[in-house]
Amino acid sequence: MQGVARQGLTGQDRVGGPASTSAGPARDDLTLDGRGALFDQIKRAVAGQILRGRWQAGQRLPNEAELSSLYGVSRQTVHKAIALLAREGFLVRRRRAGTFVATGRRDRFALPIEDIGDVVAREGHVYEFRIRERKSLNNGQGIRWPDLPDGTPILALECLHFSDGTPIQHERRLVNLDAVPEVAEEPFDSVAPSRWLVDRVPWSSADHTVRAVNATAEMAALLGVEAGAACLSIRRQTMHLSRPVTLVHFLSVGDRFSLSGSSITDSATELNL
Amino acid sequence: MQGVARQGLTGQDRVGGPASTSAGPARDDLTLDGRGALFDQIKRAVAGQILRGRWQAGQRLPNEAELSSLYGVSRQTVHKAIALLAREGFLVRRRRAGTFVATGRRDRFALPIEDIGDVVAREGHVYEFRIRERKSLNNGQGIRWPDLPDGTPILALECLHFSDGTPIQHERRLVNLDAVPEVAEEPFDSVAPSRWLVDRVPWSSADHTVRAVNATAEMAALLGVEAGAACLSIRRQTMHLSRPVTLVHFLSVGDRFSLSGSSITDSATELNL
DNA sequence: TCCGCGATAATGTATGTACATAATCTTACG
DNA sequence: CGTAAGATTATGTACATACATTATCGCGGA
Repeated sequence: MQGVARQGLTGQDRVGGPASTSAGPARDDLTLDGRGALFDQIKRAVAGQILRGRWQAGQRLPNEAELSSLYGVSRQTVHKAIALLAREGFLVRRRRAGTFVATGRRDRFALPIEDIGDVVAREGHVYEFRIRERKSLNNGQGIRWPDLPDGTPILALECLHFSDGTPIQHERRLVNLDAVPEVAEEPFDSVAPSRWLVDRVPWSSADHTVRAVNATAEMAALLGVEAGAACLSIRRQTMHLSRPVTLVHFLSVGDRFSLSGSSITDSATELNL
Repeated sequence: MQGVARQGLTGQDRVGGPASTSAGPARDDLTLDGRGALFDQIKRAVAGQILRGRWQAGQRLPNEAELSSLYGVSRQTVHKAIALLAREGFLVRRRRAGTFVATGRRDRFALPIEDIGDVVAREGHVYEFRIRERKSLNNGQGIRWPDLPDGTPILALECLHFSDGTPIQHERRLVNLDAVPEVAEEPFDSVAPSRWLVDRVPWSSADHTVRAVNATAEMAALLGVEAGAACLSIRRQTMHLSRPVTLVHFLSVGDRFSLSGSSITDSATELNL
């Protein structure tokens, strides 16, 4: 890689150079580490300044030209690094005004939601599922899907998911047959509906709601727990090009299932800090 | 903007040109829409092809040079668009091999987790909190924080959060005093611990676990519900430069609190598709 | 047939240059 | 004194060029 080849040069010498000629006694934090592409090194260096608190929230950064001479790279390279950090939410940029450390990252915590089959398999258990009910109907006949016009043909599915034979999740799903007509032909005898859909149907957005509920007597019987047991309820509606594709409601036993993960846009991890 | 100025030229004429000379009867989907920067138009065009199913998962895309002449822009511009789509997870790129439509986006569903005070305020309710207990101790004395060495000084907090006077969340929190010594001086009489920390302490990663549990008698009394009521339990450990900063355990009443949100890296939204 | 090695094709990075865009600052005029 | 027009400054985009990196392909020899 080019960056590596010049590492000794740009990373150490040049940055050390300007810093010492200008004034600097001890700003060695601005040193690049020579690992990976130059723009990545700059990302790490800048993100490091922020995470270490040297550059506080709201504070203005040196402009691209200054950073460029500070690190001894071109403005374009600095621009790429800084623009990516801005895109990831670390920085806010305003033309003419400058670049500022972003305030308030609290909304960036996130939980990934995975397919139950994957989770069970990854934990080393045997995954199975059973379709309990399957019927075609039109929206509004007994079941109503709010975001879909009445009368739209729908496939309604109900199934149970097992880990090593123990029921862990109940799934009630509606599929828009206008959006996914092929699903009518699919028997789901080897692949679960969620997996089938995810592999086949592109989606452009999805919204979720996660709640805790007490199991009703019926659900408790299906899941093999006492009535009233705490369950995690996940409702997810998947859209494709602003059209609802599927609406699903999962119910999982509290002490057999949990959601977990680290923050998704975890640039720090990506940046090895 | 430069792109807008040349829109009529590149967006319509040039792309129309090569398509008709080569063979094409009806590939008008490759037309740019002239809105925004060129690389954004290309992102939209390519993402559109994928979301509309014209380019299926796993399929190989034309290479940068081909796309470049197809859209009548330089390779750098195509590169920027495609590289961003790859970074967002729509595409997978391999040198020499080419660019492919990503398979399996199922792991990209996500739930944002917000500060309870923000949620309550946004819903138009009055937010209050009360500190129930506060003590300093060393790790391992009665309480143990697994990821922290024994003997590390810790601040332990317990508090309740209210919406319009109704308790909605119980919080039990440990703060690493080695990492955040200032917290020892903070009385928390106007600002809640979570907010105080989030405003003051930078963090580089956080991991979460969300579960459903039945309220114990003690918790039920604090939260004003019947014993056994389903509650959402969120455990979050926040790290800063690989050092644990705070470990917090939230317990929220199931029918007064839920997590919801759309997929975070929702490029389709961002792309207006 | 198999293995290795060089040619090749694709993406990745860095820099230069030029101009666009949008705030902010300055200045001059009413 | 206020305001509007113009200068300035910082970021944003686009293109050209050059070279690095890395799979893959294909050919030749053991």
